[in-house]
Amino acid sequence: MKMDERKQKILKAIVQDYIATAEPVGSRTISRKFDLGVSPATIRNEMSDLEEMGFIEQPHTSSGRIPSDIGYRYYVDYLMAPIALQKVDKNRIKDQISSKISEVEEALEYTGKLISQITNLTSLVLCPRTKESVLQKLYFLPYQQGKAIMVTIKENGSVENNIVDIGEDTTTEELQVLANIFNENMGGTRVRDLKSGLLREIYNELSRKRKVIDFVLSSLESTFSDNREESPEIYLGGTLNMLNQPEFHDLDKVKTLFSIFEENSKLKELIHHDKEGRIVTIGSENSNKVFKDCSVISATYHVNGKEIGSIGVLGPTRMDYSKAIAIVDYMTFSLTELLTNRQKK
Amino acid sequence: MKMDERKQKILKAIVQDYIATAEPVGSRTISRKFDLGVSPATIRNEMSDLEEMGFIEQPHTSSGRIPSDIGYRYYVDYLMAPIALQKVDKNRIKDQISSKISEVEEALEYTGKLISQITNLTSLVLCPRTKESVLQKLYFLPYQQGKAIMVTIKENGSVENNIVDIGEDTTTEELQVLANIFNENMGGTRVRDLKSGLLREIYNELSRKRKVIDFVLSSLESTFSDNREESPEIYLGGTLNMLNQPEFHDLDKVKTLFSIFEENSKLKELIHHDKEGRIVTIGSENSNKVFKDCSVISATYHVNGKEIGSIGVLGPTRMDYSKAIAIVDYMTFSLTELLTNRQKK
DNA sequence: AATTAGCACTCACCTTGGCAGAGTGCTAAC
DNA sequence: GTTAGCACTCTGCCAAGGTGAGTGCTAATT
Repeated sequence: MKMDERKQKILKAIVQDYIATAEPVGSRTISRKFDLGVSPATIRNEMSDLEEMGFIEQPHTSSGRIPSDIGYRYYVDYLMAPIALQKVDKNRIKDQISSKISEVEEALEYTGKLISQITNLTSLVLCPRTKESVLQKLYFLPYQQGKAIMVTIKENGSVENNIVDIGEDTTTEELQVLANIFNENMGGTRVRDLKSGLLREIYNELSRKRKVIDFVLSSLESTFSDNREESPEIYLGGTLNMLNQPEFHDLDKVKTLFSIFEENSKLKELIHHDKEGRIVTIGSENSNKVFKDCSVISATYHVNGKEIGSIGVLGPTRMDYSKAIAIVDYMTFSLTELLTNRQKK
Repeated sequence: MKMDERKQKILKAIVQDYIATAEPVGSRTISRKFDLGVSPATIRNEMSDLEEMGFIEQPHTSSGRIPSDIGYRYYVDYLMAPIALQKVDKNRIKDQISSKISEVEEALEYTGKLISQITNLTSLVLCPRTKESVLQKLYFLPYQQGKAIMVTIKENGSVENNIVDIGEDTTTEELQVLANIFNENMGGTRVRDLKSGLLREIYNELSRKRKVIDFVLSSLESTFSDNREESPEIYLGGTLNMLNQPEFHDLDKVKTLFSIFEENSKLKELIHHDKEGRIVTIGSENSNKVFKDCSVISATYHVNGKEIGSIGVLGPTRMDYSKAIAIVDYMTFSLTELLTNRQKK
């Protein structure tokens, strides 16, 4: 069977109407709402074809049709009219986001809030993977007996502090001497490259302080290692919006969804992928079957050309793809610009 | 009408059965499950009295009775058998919490998680009010042009960093000189007392640096001012547990509840109060009418005798008060001890 | 050959009525 | 003062029937 123009129009109509109403759409509805110039009976025949081709399906005999995942995919790839973001939304983003960037984390969190407010969907914003992140400065401050505060500044400007055990026989001052060597020589080294990098030189040079260096290295590694799932590396916004979607009127679904929301690792999987640029994942295309009724639009944002993190929106497969894509694209752009400017400042 | 012993027994039976089953309890049920030595008919008469007295109510004619807020109150105040926490729970707390206290914030978050796991309710843990908190050390680290990182260590051991604008004509070093003066002379001053305190002396002494001092003061004040609602000063745990309660099988209720959960200020109201010690707030006793079907048990924990913060559990009015109270009490004790020990270390 | 009108059929959804079960309140007996 | 018995009430459940939206098929129309 061939996908002619009329079939496309009908599929598009079905998807759009279903996105708007969340009700299975029948042949009469289409002929009424969309002016295709053919009778419901013709549409019925075409719909029957579309169903055979796998683009739409019937929840039960004698009800309207709803798009299948394949149908959404076809819609997104070929039928959807890409829309530009409304000016009012753009302004809102510009105004609100730039006033809120005293710290990178805040900017990310706010980005998420904006996305979810504008789309009425759930937003996900992922911080840079720390392993990938580049350490710029390192400081140690005295804390309690046997402990010190390690302050790390990454290249993207984020500041973090951790309390580390330094043992009784090392002083904060010693650590800071070391940190200064680091700051002067090694600004801009990936954490994971530290051991094999310049630090090896220092290591050899200052064999007296070997123990202390070892300690610094291991604290850094454990601080930036992957198993720090607890840290809020991912920002979630507008989770409540999901409750407004008719597909989540079932309390059990809400429960499983929200328990996933509390598992950062699962969320990261959802929007993190190897491909560059923006990606639309529809329904069963998601790796986790919990999200088989959800779609995700995700994209990576950049700072100074280097990959930094991802943002995404999550919603039911029946979501307004054009709008969601528009905002993710704009936000990627906006965040990239924001963080890049910030860097220069 | 007088509250004799039999009425008390019956009320207690009603409350306990309703807590266990969430179903209105009838006279037959009581006579079956509880051995009161009287017939259902007698119980019926007594229940009629109890209803007139306001302790129980009927959802609809010819159904069993459920406790009213007043009934719960009477139960909590006079009837409830205070239980000790099970040993297994106590051990769990001891084992898990002490392994997780590299930072105060983590300890608090973990406390909340434990409370909600053990009670199957929602937990709230409030950090110390920053205005009340006592500043111990202050450091400035270089950041970008015109900005510095201000690291503050409070007496309770919590460490925080903020990025502050220092303008072009002040250097981080100047700030640190000042901070050192502070660190040597003023460790342990309330933030809100700073201006009127020792700093005034320095202020006079070092009139040359007046501008810089002014700046430090104002950043400190804005950092610790009350309007920092965004900061996660409150930890919420086990929100999903609420979904398992039959009283929240209504999606609308879930929605309003969860939207409240996102408003930190409302949550703070819920567990923060002037009175010392542990407080049980039942149903309509809550100031916010959204929580008219919820009860809150809250208590303040202390560090070295000074008030520090509150913890609480939130659940439906039909909650296991004895257990919830037991764990809040134990947690208050445990947290106080933990943070106090930490201090000495 | 494609399109349309007409018709029978299906299925979800709503309403209605009947029935069982649990509970109460009242009265009379113990 | 307590209990047994009985009439009454209300909820929850199930089945039956009606309605409306929708489909699939066939025959007529263009």
